[in-house]
Amino acid sequence: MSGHESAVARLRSEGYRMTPQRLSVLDIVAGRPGHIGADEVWNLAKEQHPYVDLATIYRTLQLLKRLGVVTEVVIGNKLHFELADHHNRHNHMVCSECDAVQTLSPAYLAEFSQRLEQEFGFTPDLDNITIGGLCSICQRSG
Amino acid sequence: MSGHESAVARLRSEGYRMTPQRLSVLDIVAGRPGHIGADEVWNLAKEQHPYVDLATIYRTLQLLKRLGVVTEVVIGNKLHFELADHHNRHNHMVCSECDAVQTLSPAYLAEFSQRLEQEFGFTPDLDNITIGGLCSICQRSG
DNA sequence: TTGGTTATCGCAAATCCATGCAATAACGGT
DNA sequence: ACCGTTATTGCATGGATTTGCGATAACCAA
Repeated sequence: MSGHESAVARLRSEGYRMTPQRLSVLDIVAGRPGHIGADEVWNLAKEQHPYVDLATIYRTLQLLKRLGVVTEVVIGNKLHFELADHHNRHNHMVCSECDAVQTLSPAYLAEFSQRLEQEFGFTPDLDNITIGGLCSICQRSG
Repeated sequence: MSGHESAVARLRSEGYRMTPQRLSVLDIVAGRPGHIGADEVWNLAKEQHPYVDLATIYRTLQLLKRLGVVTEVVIGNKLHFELADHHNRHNHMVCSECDAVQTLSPAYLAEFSQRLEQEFGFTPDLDNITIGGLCSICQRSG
């Protein structure tokens, strides 16, 4: 499984080098059904490479994000990442009260995005947008 | 000028205390036509209250944000704030390449927002949403 | 006006993420 | 298989923001 072999080729073709650290991060994120925090990636990566530094994890995650290999979700004050699956794109709604995460079809943002491009020439980074707000439960109790 | 006297009453009515530090932060943000960074708020606040701590600035800004008195804009890796003007609501598009900020009528997000509420019971915090992406200039040069 | 309650502050430390730099290791060419 | 170039790493440090805690000051009641 794990359609991330293509990501390896992608890195190479862009002139980036493939290192064991990067492979490890890629495997870890790809092995997760959902999103995963940077610190957790680090902990898992250390099982394979005890000397990896957290900075390397952060740099790698940012690189993979720039390349569109992973997407970022802002949960509370932390960043989480998940493998970008172009056959199952989705956006995230995160409750600022309880940190619950719901996914959303990109169709909801399609028209909005098109208008920004057409009228302002602005290209929103939709894949990495996190919609903050209150979920239905916290809405009531608030 | 500065329609922020109501914000003072707002604080009091919610059970919060009015302190010189909070007044100072409020005045500073209200005195700015546009958005202002937390560090800059601190520098200006120190002119009036040399002992204010940066933590107090951050806490105050977060409080004012929760109360809807100020809104937050994410620019690069820093937070900026501006006085919420309910007669001139707007959203922000920020270029992740050059940090340029463009404003946007909330009308662009109205339908999107309504659908989230109706179909998911999720209430997006529209006032504090920052749309990241590439501006037209950086789009071309990228 | 005074006093008591408790929200708020200043300070210090912690958290999360980013960055400068010298040492290392990937990888294309030989 | 080796070598040289240079991207990448680990380490240390820095920046932005948050949080715990004891001391202080707002505010309400008397």
